[in-house]
Amino acid sequence: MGQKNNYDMTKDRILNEAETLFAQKGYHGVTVREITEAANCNLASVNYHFGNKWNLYLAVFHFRWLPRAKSLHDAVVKDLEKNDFPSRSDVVKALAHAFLEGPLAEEERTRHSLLIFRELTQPTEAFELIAKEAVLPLFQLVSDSLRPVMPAELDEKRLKLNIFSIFAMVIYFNFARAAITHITGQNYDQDFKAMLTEHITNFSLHGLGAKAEE
Amino acid sequence: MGQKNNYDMTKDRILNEAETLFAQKGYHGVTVREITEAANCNLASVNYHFGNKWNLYLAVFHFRWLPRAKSLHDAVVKDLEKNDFPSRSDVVKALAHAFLEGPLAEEERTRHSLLIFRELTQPTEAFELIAKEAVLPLFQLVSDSLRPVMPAELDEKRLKLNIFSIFAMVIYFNFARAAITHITGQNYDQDFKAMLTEHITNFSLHGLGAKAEE
DNA sequence: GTCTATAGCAGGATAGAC
DNA sequence: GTCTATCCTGCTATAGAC
Repeated sequence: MGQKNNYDMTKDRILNEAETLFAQKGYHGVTVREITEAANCNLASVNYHFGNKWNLYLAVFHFRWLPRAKSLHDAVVKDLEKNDFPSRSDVVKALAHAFLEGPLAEEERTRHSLLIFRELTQPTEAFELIAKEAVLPLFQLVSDSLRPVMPAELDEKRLKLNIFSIFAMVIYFNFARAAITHITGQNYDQDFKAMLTEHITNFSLHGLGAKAEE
Repeated sequence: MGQKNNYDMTKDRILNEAETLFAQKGYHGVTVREITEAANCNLASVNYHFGNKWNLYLAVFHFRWLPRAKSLHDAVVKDLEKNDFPSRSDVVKALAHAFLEGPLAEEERTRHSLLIFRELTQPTEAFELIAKEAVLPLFQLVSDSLRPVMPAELDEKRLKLNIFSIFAMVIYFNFARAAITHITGQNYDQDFKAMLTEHITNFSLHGLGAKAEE
C-alpha cells in the first residue's frame, strides 16, 4: 500500500511533466531524459511504467487529456440544462464560455489546446481515441441541441457546417493566441476573454450583420 | 554558368523536399538525411548550401512560404479591385475564395497551411518573418476594405475581432480537414470546397441567422 | 519500484578528396 | 559543388544490482 503510493506518485509526476512538455514541443521535440528530469525521477522509470516513449504519449491523452475533455463536456451540458429549450444563443454561449472561461485553469487550457491542435493537423493513433471519446460526443451534443431551433428545411450537411463554424471560432481564439497578441497587442486577461465570449456569441448569431447592404 | 545551374537545382530540390517534409512532420520530426535522400543529393549539401538544419528551415519560409503567401495576397487584391467599393460580402468572398479555391494547387495549400499552423501554435524565429511580411499586411488589407462598409460606431477592437472571426473559419476549414473528414465522411473535392466558400461567406454575413428568435 | 550503467544506434555536422 | 568517411553527441531502451 505504501508502495502503491510511490508507484502512483511517480507515474503521475511523469504524466504531468510529459503532458506539459509534449504540449509545448510536440512528440519529437521532447526527450525522455527531459521528462524524467522534470519529473524528478529516473530515466528508466518511463520504460518501467509505460513500456516506451510512445505509450507514454498515448497515456497522456488517456489519463490527462480525456478527463479534461469530459469536464468541458460536462460544463456545456450543465449550462444547457439551465433552460428546458435552449435557444441558439444559449448553445453558442455555453460552448464559448466553457472553452474560454470554463472549468479549466488558464495554463491547463493552453496545454489542452496545444495537444489537440497537433493531433488535428497531424493525426496519429491518439486522434482515434479522442475523436471517439470526446470530439464526436461533443459534436453530437451541439448538433442535438441546435437541431430543434434551426429551420426544418436546413439539411444535415449545412447544419454540420454551421456547427463547425462555431467550433472554428472557439478553437481559433484559443490556439492563435500568439498571432492575436502579436497583431492586437492584447493580452488574454479576464476582460478580454469575456469580450471574446460575447463576440463569438454575437458573431455566430449575426455574423457581420449585413442586413443593411443586401 | 553551367555550374550555377547545378547549384540552383540542388538548392531548389532541397528546399522543395524540406518544405514538404517539415510541413508533414514538423522540424524535429524530420532528419537531414531524410531530406537529402528525398532530394537525391548528398548529406553534406544541406550544410554546404544552408549552413545547418535550422537555417534550412528558415530558408523554406523565406523562399517558399512567403512567395506563396504573396500570391494569395495578390489574389485577394485582384478580386477586391473588381469593385470600386467592395461590400462586406465581396471582402469575405474574396478571402474565402483565395484560401479555399485560389491560386494554390490542392497539395500546395495543405503544405502552406501546415507550415503556418505549427508557427501559430508554437512561434519560432520564422513567425517574426512571416508575421511582418505576410500576416500583418493581409490583415491590414482586410481591415482597410471593411472599415468603410462597417458602422462608424464600431470601435477598432471589435472590428479586429470580426476580422479574426472570418480568418478563423477560412483557416479552420483548411487545417481541421482530418477532423472534418472524420466526422462528416466528406472529402475535400471541388464541390465541397465551393460549398464551403459559400457557407463561410454566408455565415460571416449572417451567422446562424437568429433574427427569428431574438 | 527505483536506480546505475551501458548497449546500440541515429542524429547533425565537418574534414578533405575529387 | 559534390561526395565519402567519420566524429561525436545525445537518444531510446534494457540488464541487473539494490
